[in-house]
Parts: sequence; C-alpha cells; structure tokens
Amino acid sequence: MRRFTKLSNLRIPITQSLIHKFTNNESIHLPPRHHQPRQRGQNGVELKNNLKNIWWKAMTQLNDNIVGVDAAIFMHPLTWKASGHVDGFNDPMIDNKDSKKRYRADQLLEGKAEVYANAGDEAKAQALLNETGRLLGNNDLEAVRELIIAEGIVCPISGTANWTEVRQFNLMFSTQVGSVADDASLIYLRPETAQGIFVNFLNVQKTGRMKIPFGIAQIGKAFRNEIVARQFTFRMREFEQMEMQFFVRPGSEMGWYEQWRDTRLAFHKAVGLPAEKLKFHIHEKLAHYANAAVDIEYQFPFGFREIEGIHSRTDFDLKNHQELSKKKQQYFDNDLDDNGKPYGNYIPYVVETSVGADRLFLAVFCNAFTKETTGEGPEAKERVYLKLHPALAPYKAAILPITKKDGLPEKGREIEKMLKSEFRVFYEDKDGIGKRYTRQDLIGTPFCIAVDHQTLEDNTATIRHRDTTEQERVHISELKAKIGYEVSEQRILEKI
RNA sequence: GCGAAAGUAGCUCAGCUGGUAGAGCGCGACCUUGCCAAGGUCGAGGUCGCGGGUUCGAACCCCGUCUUUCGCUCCA
Repeated sequence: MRRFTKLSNLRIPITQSLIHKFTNNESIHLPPRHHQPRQRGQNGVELKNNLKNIWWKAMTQLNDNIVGVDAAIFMHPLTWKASGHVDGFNDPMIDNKDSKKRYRADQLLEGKAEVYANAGDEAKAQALLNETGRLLGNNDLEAVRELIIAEGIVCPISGTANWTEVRQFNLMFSTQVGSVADDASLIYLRPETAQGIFVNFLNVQKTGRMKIPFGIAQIGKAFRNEIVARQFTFRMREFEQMEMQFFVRPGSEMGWYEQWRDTRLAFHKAVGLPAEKLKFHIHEKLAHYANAAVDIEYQFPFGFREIEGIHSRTDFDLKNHQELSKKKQQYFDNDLDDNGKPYGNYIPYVVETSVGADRLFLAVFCNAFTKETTGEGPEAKERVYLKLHPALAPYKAAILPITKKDGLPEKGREIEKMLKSEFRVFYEDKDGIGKRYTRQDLIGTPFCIAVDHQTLEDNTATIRHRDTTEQERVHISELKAKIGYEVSEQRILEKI
C-alpha cells in the first residue's frame, strides 16, 4: 500500500528515501476513512524545531515589545462566535447530480438575487436575500433546497435542476468537555491560533505593562476539517501556525502593515529562500475582518503558494470579543496627540503576521534539495545534497574516523564528547568514508570532521564542507568555535 | 463527495497467453579498504492493499472494498 505521496506528481524532485528521512504519514493504525495527517520524522522534527526557534527569537528576542504566549487548543464556542468562525466556517453545499459539480447553496441564491437586481427588481432581490438569510439562520437546509428549486436555479454546467440535499460543511472540529454530551459542553479545537492571542490580550498588556505598539507571538497547532487535505504538507487538517498579533493605534495600522510585510520577507530570505522565488500576493478580495492583506508566496515546484499572510485585521476581533464577553477590551493610551492631549481609551487595531510552519518547512526543504553534476563525460558523477542553512540542519557536524582501527574511534568519541553539549553531532565509524560523507550530504549536515592518524599525532582534524566538499585541517581545540559560529542562529537573526 | 489513474521488499521497479516471488539500490554481520555512494562472503526482509468469485491452480481474470495521487467543490 502506497501511503506516501507520489512526489513526481507535484513535480517535487526529492527522492522518496530522502522524504522518508524527514517526513512520513505512515501509521500502524490506519482505520478506514481516517486520513492520517503527515508527520515529521527524526530529521524533519529537527528542521522544523530549528525553524520554529528562529521565528520565535526573531519575534521575541529581536523586538523588545513582543512577548509570547501559549494559549489553549480547546476553546469555548463564544470565542469562535466572536471571531466569525462559527458562522463563516460553515458552508451549506449542494451538488448537481448531472454535472457532478458542487456549489455553495447561499451563493446560488445570491446569484439569483443579483439577476433580479440587474433586471431592476430590487424589492424581489432583497426579499430573496432576506429569505435565504432567514432559512440559513434557522439551519433549515431542506427549505434552502426547496427555495433553490422554486427559484428555478439550474446548474450552469448541466443546465438542470437535479440537485442533491444541502449539506453543511463545518470546517471546525468539535468535541465535548465532560462525560455528558449536551450543548453547554461543546468546545472547538481552534481553527487558528490568533484568537488565543486576542482573548489573552488584556492580561498580557496589563501584567507585562506593555505599551502600544506591542505584539504577542504564539506557535501552536490549529485544526481544520478540510474537505481535501492534499499536496503533501501543503494543506493538512492538523497544522502548525507561527503567529504574531501586533496591536497598534487606530489609524497607524497601514504603516505597521507595510513594515511587517517587509520584515517578514527579510525573514524568509534569511532562512535561505532565494529572493527570486518569493513574491507578494496582494488580496483583492478581503476577508470579513481585514482592511488590507498580503501573502508572501514561495515558488514551490508546483507553483507559487502562500507560506505567510500579513493581515491588517482592524479592531474586528477585539471588538467582537468585547461585545460577546461584555468585558472591555480597550487600552488607555497616555501618549499625546497633535493637540497635546492623551489619545485616551480605544480598542487597538491589529496587524497580524501568520506563517504556516509546515509550509515554511516544505519551502525550505524543497529549496535545499540540490543536485549537481561533477566531472565531465564518462567521469561525470551526480551529487545530491540538502543545502540547508547550517543553523537549520538536523545535525551540525558528523565525526567520522577514517578507519575503525588504531585508536581512531576512541579519538573520534573524544571529539564527539567535546562538541555534543554545544550542538547536535553524529558519530559513525562504519563503511567507507565516501559513503559516510554522502549519507551526511543527504540530510544536510554542513560539516564532517574526519579523524585520521595525524589527529593522534598533533590533535588536528579535517573539516569537510558540505557545499564544496573541500577540506581544511584545524586543531581540534578550534572546532567548537569554528563550527559553532557557522551553525548559530545568530547568523540568521542578524539578517532580519 | 464526484471523476480519472494507481497499489508487488525500506526505495525504484520487473514478473509473458493464469503454474505458488525476482532484480538493482538500501539495510545488518564479517573480511578487505587512508577521502567523496569501492570490493568480497554471508544474512534479514513480501499471506503481491484487503475481501469475495471463476479455476485443478490467481500477483495476473471478474466483482466489491480500502488507500494513495491528480482534477473539481472549499481554502480566514
């Protein structure tokens, strides 16, 4: 049973065996109708953790006005009522049996209303919209279907009115708290991490004596019951977000929006994604909460796709939380305006930056995969390696005694012991040295330290560089400093 | 959910008109080996996705089912 994505279909050139080393969706338990979310393997989790750490530091360490939280995954339905997810994440769908096409029932009716409006019959159009809203509000799906048929709406493909039942597709996962299943115990798994920040906004602001502008960062899983979860790790039902909500004075949001847009692009370049494969995609159609939105897209082998969204969310979320919770979400701004008076109380505006951790992981993984041909003619050889930024690599260095004899393994272990408290190293003394180099190339280890007989004599070893395969001989006392800087997160953070 | 294609070892695949499972790579042990996937010997690993049918006999033919991929619907 093939449980692994045929990556060739996605034009991802990475070999299956290498995919295995980083990610898998295999499970010993795979019941019918259960789509196993793709998981990270032993190397994938290291790469992803490294990306998460660098993002976290880029937020909370490089900015003295950004702090982190770790909010709940289970959240009260009111939270999602306030955010618009209970209403907006619920789509009534209807299929045409002849064309096999699926439509949103409300959009079919809205389309019909538009036809009336264009014909000059505004009253009829409005009446239809009102009726649609009333039926959907009552969740009377059978009546919605009858209305579609009564209005003579046909499928634009097949031209028939041979419709299926109307069904609700709720994109949120729900479950119950406690053992008695009634409405009061219903809770949702968060479909985005942002709301966890909003409901904690005042607490963080007051306890941290935060002054606007300031931000709250969070990394965590979110869950969406996607109809299709496809394209490798690109769209999943269980995914991880790295979000930062930046609270600003109303009216100043566009400046911050532009600043964060540029800062976030710099981040993606700093972790190694090339500028020519990154672009902004400005949203023409804005979500219900936003007054400006842009995606940072990366050119995956299957096309440009979003890896991060930067949204100016206005005061939509905080205002709704205030209304539903009856708790004031306002901030008192002591700064003086042009007239010399404090700005006073207001609900802050929010600029959001939201990275899909798994999408960034996939982008970095795809980008790192490198295939090179060395030599010419019959001498030509293909070399494959993962050109990860050293700070992102699962292992920072591999210690490889040139042979298994003459005390070289002991010397190698000595070096391993010296380095392993500083960064993650790999030790191996079996097989030919060339084979071991190649194995490390495949998982992106930037440095290989070869221990030879000269090491025993003068305590020097060679460092072999992954990208060039060139070697240099250094004293083992210098290894920590020499490799340490190269693999440090500092080198990435400096560029943001 | 609809449509199309596919499922044989960890990976890539072969397996003829039906006759009881193969290769390369990888993996493990040992020998040899001083630098970019070296060589040798031995070894582990598969109820051919699952269930049923046809047949003396099914990886192969038929039916069903599950899973995966692609396309569509959705995508805050």
